[in-house]
Amino acid sequence: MENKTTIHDIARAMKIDASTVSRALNNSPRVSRKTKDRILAKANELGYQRNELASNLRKSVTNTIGVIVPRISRHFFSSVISGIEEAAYIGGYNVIICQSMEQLERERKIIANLLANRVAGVLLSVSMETVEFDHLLNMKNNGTPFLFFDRHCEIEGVSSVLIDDFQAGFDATEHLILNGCNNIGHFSGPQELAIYRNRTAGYKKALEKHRIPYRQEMVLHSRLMEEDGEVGARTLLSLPYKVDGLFSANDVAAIGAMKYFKKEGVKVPEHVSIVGFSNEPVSGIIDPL
Amino acid sequence: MENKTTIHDIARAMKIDASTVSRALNNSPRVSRKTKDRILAKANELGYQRNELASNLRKSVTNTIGVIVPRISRHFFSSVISGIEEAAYIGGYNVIICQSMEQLERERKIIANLLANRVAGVLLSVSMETVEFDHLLNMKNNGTPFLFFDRHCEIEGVSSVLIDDFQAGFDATEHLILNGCNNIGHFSGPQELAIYRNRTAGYKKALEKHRIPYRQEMVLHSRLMEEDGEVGARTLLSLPYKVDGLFSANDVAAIGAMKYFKKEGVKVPEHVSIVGFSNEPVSGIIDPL
DNA sequence: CATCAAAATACAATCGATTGTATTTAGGAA
DNA sequence: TTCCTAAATACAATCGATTGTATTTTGATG
Repeated sequence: MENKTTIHDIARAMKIDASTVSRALNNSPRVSRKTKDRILAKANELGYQRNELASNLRKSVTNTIGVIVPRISRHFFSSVISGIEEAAYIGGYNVIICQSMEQLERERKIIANLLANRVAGVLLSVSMETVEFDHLLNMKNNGTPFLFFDRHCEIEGVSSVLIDDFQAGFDATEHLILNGCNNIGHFSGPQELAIYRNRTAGYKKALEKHRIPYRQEMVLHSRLMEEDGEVGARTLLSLPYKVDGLFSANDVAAIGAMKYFKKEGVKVPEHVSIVGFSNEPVSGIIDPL
Repeated sequence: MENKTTIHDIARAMKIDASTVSRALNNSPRVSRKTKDRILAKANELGYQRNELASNLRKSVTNTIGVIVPRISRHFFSSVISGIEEAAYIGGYNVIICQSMEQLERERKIIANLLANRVAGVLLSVSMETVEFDHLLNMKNNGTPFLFFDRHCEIEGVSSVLIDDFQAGFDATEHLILNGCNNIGHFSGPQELAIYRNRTAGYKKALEKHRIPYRQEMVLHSRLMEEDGEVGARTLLSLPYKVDGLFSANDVAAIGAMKYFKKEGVKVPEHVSIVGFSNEPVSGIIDPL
């Protein structure tokens, strides 16, 4: 059972040519119904399974789409991936999911590998470390179609699927303000990434609109992991202002902060109101905290 | 830039043979240091990138491992995947992550595709629908190495990496009992799957040990989605017993139940104690509910 | 029955890299 | 300088499927 059967095996067994077998298996009109049926039966009998490597090599295309996200464990990304898989499935494509783990080096390796495997295209959301674009430009020169979603880079001629982070940041912050917050902290990510820059800009704009002073020290940059949220919460509490609001650029850090606040006896939302970003499923259950 | 450069392009440009180029790029001792360097330089210059399809076809192996899980959004699975990727990376393997979405049909398609792409091996956790094994037996006959983790099937000669679900179910239930619960409900999954069967068996055993009557109607089978948890909670509340404990075979359903209880004014853990299974990150933050 | 177009099938090259074998080259010993 | 071996490189087949072209078969028509 070890050796996979090929179209040549089928051809030999039936004393016909491999090209006919190939055409039959691809349902080409150049093969008669009768021999098609015979070939299909034989293929079944021998447990034939097309070697996609060979097929793709010859056709010099693949029906595989690469998807690169920072981490699949983030609800936002896993839900996007499900959507991608659904659409790909309908279009007859396969999806390869890859995690950069927020590391530029991994992102580079992953892209090199996808290109080497001649994927049909790539969908990606860059890592927090992606401040150099060599690997992306390389992919572009290479002729591999790709686009960004959520987290993007400004590269001429490459499209992005984005939300309006500025507006979202503005809305989130204004929401806090309208709920009576005056000292609003903000957790943001690397400013090299547009999404975080924009969310922060929205935050500033909202403060500005409502004539609330912008305080540098209330804006904390990190990688927005849960621990970063805890550290951020501690930092905010240590400031001379009575923090009463927090806009976190992602939910995970917001949760970290929430845990820390709780530990310190700071009540949410009585003492501090929090708005997170990402719509992690936890957020649905967390409000009674 | 469109057309990818091949070893033949390099060979032609340097007026040498493609086999030498191949050997140079693979650092074979059969090529002199000097020409190796020249070839490497040229390859770089032309932006050469090995065509893995061709390479794998010729070598008739790939360095890709397929991983199939029900859903990547489950924390348990995404954390396992991270571990797998780590180990694979060290071993020089690539990982293809696939989601069966708990559907047998998808699992079949995924496996067929992985086999067609001649993956080196497969790691899988079966879907809740996997009660037929044809596709798995096929993979076995095919000679592709694979093993199960977490959710497995009894197939002669195929290994599994498992936890002791029986013991875990027993411990969880006993924990509730020792905390004073007497009417303990249980959410379980499809009994065709060993993990659920074993967790349920552990639950029964714990009841038995503590001489608590086992009541069929308090054991609810479902697919353990959040909605199933809600429905289950409703069902439990409708029973003539005062439910004071719940052992859910996964966290997601436990959370659904929790939400429903909350909506109905049933306090957790004052009125009902809950033990979930999976260690979803939410569980870390949910206790104050 | 002969003819011819259409249908069915066979032949052969190809995709890009690898690898066993053959040939050439280089450098040292005689 | 000649010879010989080891090192370096070239040749050619191969992996499995696809596809353009050539050949054969079929069967309809006059």
